[in-house]
Amino acid sequence: MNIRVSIVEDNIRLRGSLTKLIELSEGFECASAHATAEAALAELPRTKPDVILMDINLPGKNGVDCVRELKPLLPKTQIVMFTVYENTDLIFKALAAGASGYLLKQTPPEELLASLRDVCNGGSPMTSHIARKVVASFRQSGDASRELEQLTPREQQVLDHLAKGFLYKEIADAMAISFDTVHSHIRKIYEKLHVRTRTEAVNKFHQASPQSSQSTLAVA
Amino acid sequence: MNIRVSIVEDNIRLRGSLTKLIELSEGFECASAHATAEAALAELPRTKPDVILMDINLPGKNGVDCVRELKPLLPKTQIVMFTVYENTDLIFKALAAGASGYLLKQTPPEELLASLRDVCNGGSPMTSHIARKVVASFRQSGDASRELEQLTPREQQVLDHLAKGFLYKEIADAMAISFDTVHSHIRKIYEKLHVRTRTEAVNKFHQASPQSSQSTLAVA
DNA sequence: TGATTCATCACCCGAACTGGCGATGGTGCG
DNA sequence: CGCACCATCGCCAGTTCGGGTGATGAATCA
Repeated sequence: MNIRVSIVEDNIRLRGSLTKLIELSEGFECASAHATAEAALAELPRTKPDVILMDINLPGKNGVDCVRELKPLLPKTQIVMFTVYENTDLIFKALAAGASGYLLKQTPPEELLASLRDVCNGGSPMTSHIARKVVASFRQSGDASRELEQLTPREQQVLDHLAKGFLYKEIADAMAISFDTVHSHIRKIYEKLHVRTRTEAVNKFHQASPQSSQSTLAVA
Repeated sequence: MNIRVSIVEDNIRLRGSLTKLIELSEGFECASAHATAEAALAELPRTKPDVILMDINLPGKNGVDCVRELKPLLPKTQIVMFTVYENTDLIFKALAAGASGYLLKQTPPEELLASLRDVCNGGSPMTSHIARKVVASFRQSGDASRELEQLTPREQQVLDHLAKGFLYKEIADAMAISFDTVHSHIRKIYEKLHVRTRTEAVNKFHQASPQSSQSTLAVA
């Protein structure tokens, strides 16, 4: 079974080269090619390709927004960004929007094909440099986590509930202690974290453990 | 210049094989090998290797905690986790603690060597399956971001300040509007997000844009 | 045995927040 | 024009929160 690839790329020459590359490669076929995000949005829901190779710099609507709208319509289709710029902000936005890979246009053809296979097999192809940036975003701020470690276990539990948005009263019930004890713990937490409000404390809490709190790990 | 690799692995046979592999490979040398986290913590600050290959399941202190303590002491040393289990929670904890790569013990020798080179060149080697999990953690919750999009631009600005922990009064000053207008916006924000407290609103805000708010991208 | 830390509880006060109700002016749309 | 939506401002009542002060028992430690 061939891997059906759709291309979204405004540059007509590059679009042609990619189409040719895909068509001439064993195990691949080009399902469609589009010059704009609007055209892609209109036709891809019917095309239902296995993979979309998506340029970011498109005239009109950009590639990231296109991904954001397309992904919910095609949850099983893998999307790989394909761009000349290694822009950090765009990387995160594209991944948040639903892309699973991020390649540079300078990628050699064989490697590009390997990446398309990889993304169909549940991988996330990207350059090593981009991978490092993604990994780096997990790194916890030493400052914040050192401060958090100075909290007693009980105080950490309280902070945990605080971060969920519970009222003092609800924390008291959840921990089976009195309202005043909760209040007392929180005063000490604020003191140790050098903050004056609940939201500042919760921000430090999240800063020290970025996604561990939620970590939605269902992969489409 | 050879890449100097240190190994932390309690299994004596595997430790031997790895040492031999490194030593016999062109461009690599084994700087040291340790059976426990404690031994590694004691000796590695003097050894100063280029890369540490770190087992996760160690007797006594585990590999993740070892990384957490080691990384601040050796900021320039790259750390690659090396384990049999592909445990999602451990992956995130290891990356947060300071690891730059995450490999499985079943990785073939040539690929292992390639990964060690990669991590020294600023990459983040990991299996494609793990890469996908890491990427997936960026995906924004559709629910939360759809709710956030229903806020008017002005309300989004207010929410932004709210998330930073500003008092109503401070938001009013920052936006050059009155206290009561801030109050008014916030009432509507709570209504649209179906929340009753500031912290719940801020949580929805962060849920919809995981790391975009901070994104510390300094890579060690 | 004293000193210290922790977890627990208590009272008080002023500031901040939440929610209900209403009002004005502007803008866009059919 | 009438209607809906938005941004702005105002008042009021009740609740929650932040900070000060202090007390008790248990555990740990020098």
